Amino acid sequence: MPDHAPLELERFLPYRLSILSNTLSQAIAREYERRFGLGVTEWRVIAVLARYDGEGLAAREVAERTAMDKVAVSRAVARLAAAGRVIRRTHRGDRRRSVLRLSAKGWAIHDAVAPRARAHERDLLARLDADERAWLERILDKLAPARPPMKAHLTDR
Amino acid sequence: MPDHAPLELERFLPYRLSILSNTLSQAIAREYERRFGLGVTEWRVIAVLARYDGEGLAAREVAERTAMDKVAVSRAVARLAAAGRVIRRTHRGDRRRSVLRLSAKGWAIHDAVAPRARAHERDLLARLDADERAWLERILDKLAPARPPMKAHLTDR
DNA sequence: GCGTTATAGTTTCAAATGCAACCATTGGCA
DNA sequence: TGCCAATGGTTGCATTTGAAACTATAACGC
Repeated sequence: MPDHAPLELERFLPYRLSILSNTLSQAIAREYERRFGLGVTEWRVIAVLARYDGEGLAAREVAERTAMDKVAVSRAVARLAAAGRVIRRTHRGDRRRSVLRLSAKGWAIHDAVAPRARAHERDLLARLDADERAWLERILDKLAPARPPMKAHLTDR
Repeated sequence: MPDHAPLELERFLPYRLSILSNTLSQAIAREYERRFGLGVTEWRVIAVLARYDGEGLAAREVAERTAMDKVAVSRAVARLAAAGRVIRRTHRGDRRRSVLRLSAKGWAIHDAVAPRARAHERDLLARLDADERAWLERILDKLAPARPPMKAHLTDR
């Protein structure tokens, strides 16, 4: 009989990351889910629209920035627009593209949720000491490079 | 006008972890999905059954070990059993409980998939140097403690 | 200019997921 | 013993998700 060398799931890196990530996301999600009827996808859309405000993003750009696929973005935006949280217009000069912006209502939600999200992050990082935080930063940069901020003039002429 | 202090999604820890985790899981999942028609949930069940073999786990125990809820386990096991990949019997002495074991077919899949999973992990860790790996280990232990191996005699009398 | 190809975004259908209700069995305990 | 609560597991239903097909518009090549 061969020795099967079973995988030790609980030490397996992708598994542990998955658990950690789900635990965190769910904890945060619960909050704005309950208080604003806001799903994770919708929150992400709001977050990037807030960050790259003033330019009016196309859905595709939102997709790139949120790591969601275009279908997910489309649906999230549809819900947000229906709730009057984002304003969707059509790009003049390219009528395929949409131009998305937060409405006042959208901004209000952002301003309410963002601090809580940061608080969650802070709580999480509080479990680490300064060294560990620095290393984590560095390790994440290697494993999952954060994309550089978008260049406005290249994306929306 | 208030300054909105937008959340920088791409530096937000839970977000980055989520991206990383999804990227990894999907990369691995694609492989056994295509080659064995095996979903993530099913693979996880196989992994824990392999690891705690010889004891015959109850579904509830599988759920604990995989961080899946009991419904997900139930369905994964149903598919696996239907495909002849796990053997499901009833616990003598407690007829509510099931006793789950890998069949030869199940073991074959495990033995085919496990090395590839490990290879993925290796590739990932290869991007880090020894220091970084050690710190990652330590950080993960703090943020998402790996549960200690199950004590056989306590769980299956 | 006209046909072809590419891109933005939406819709549709199937599969995955989650939740609550449910059935069966067991364990407590009066 | 005989009830009631707790546990293991499954099922039904509603929601979410993903992949591919589809619509509309724009860009390209000749």
